Amino acid sequence: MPITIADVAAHAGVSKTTVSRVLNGKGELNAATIARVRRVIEELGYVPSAGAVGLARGRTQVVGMLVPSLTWPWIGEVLQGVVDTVETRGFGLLLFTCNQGEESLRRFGQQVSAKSFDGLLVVAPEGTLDYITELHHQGLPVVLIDDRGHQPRFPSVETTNRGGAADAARHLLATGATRPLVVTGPPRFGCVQERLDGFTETWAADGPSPVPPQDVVEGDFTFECGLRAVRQRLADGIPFDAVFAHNDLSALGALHALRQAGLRVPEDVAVVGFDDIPEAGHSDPELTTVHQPLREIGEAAAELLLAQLGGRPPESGAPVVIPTTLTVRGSTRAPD
Amino acid sequence: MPITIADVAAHAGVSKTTVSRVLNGKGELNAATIARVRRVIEELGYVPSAGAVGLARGRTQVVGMLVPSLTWPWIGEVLQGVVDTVETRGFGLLLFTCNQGEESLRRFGQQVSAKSFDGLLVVAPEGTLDYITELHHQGLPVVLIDDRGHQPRFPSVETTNRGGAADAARHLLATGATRPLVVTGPPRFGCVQERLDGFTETWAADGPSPVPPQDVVEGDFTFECGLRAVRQRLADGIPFDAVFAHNDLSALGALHALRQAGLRVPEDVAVVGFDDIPEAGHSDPELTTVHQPLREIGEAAAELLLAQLGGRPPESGAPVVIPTTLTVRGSTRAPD
DNA sequence: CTGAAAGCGCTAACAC
DNA sequence: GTGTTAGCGCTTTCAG
Repeated sequence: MPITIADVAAHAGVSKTTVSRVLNGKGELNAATIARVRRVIEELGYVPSAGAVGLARGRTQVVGMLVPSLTWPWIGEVLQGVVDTVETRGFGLLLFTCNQGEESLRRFGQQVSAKSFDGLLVVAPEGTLDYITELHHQGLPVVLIDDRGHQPRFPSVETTNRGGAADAARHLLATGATRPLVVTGPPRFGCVQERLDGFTETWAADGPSPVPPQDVVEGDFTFECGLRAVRQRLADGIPFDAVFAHNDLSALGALHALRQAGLRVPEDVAVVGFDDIPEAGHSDPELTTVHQPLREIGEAAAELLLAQLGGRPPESGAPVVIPTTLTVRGSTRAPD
Repeated sequence: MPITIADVAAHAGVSKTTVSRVLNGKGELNAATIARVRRVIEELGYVPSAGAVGLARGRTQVVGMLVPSLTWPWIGEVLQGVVDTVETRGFGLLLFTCNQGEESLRRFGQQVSAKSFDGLLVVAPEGTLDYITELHHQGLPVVLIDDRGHQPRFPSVETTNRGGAADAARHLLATGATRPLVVTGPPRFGCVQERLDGFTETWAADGPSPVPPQDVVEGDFTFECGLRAVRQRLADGIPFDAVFAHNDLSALGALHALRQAGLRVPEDVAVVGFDDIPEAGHSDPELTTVHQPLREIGEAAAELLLAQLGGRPPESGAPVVIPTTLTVRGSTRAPD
């Protein structure tokens, strides 16, 4: 019942080919014809069937995106960046997750084989990089949003986890800190290792002395882990005058514990946290954050993929890097 | 270059029709033939082209989903529920947002005209309900995820904002509270009005006296608004012994301010907050929350839509309701 | 039980 | 400049 290109052709008194040509702006057409066809299209409210166009052209104008989970707090920002970009370019976004494990991946594989999309954006689920690499080898345009520093053999976008952590270290040192407490995230995440290395290396280089291993406690990105780490520390009586938390929620937990203990932030203890949820990070006026350019990462990744789909070669091998930025909040503490 | 149904047919020595039949389990086929075709399919690793199937059958096996924004903290849970459900049923999910305003909506309209998907799941962007209703009238199966209580004229899924707030009121009353401070969210959200009504009505009915208007302060779902509301209150010297925050972030802010002021929770002041971000809500051991069944809402909505796509009639008119649940945390306070 | 043939709605040579 | 003719890969009558 919907109107097709044939209807438009009939109403305009031309062939389907001609309609197709004005639709796609191909070939030299008589200006009058173009105008007439355009009018009919307008009048009829005709819109080409995406499926038919896809079948005929061999591409779908859809990009697929595979993410480990949609409930990770930072994923929304990335997604928004991606959606905005692909939408602007007239593409659709088909979303997949690996929530059901192996089974999810099997189904995802089917969709790939079914040619449901032209290119893939992926925040690689743990232990899936080989599979993705294979897809890439098989000719599927792929761009990785690299959240854990596995430099793949295909285009990717990443941020400066290492550099951001180094900035945090330098900031704390600049405020006069001498002994930091580091609350990490789950060590299985590459970004955690990067942040840890970036911090400890810079602290060792620019600080009074390297960070002793016992000043690094393993957290899990929750409010509570930050809270507990600080409380434990205070209970143990081991001195510290700064906290570097691997995300904002644990940083908030740390802030909390510090204040409850009657310590002032940043006068007594300065706190810096990586910013996963912008809303959470911005929520405390005393929390200095290392801001991750999540939305920009999504945009850049989508742009990179669309460029490939548009025919451009897969660029150079180097990953696209969008740097973090340090946002200092709270009154500053003068170095003693 | 990819293998098609024709390849399978050739290798199996049958017609495309037969292959199609074993693929779709239609018609009576010779068991031996079925087995043979199956083997060839297996060997060749054949997977039907989604686009071709869609064109031939007139449906895409894809559901569209339109959300106002992907950065809202609670949207991830809903999305995950939706994705899990549609994935399990062999459907794809095409994601759209209205981030770019009117322009987004225009593009979205194109996709719907282009028949890119068979049915629509929607968290209605403000002032878009009429448009969605029209789409529904035009025959597009639609299910609304109703986050602000606009009872539409088509299938929808919602939670008990009113009831959850009533539970919060009863809980606070049970712990002996007599004068609450209410920190709302932006009043333009329907859910805010519902939560406010549910709370105040129950308080008026079961409490010592109705909530006076000046005990209700308008917030914006941030940590800071909760923080400020409490501080202001304390500064004003107006007494209160309970806080009902419209989301978890503002509840955390309130907790924060209370503790900084040396008050104990829940002994001096009990706090209850609606739970937007499960991680945030669970993050404080003293925060009692009204848990929103976000993932279940996503699942239910998807199921409802798939049922329609599967031919079932649009059910009765009543919205599907998934209730909130109250999770009490922290030591209890005995009524005086 | 199985196959031939005619589309689904559109694009892309190849002619005129 | 514009129309004709084949498909894209699959489903679906309609015959046998």
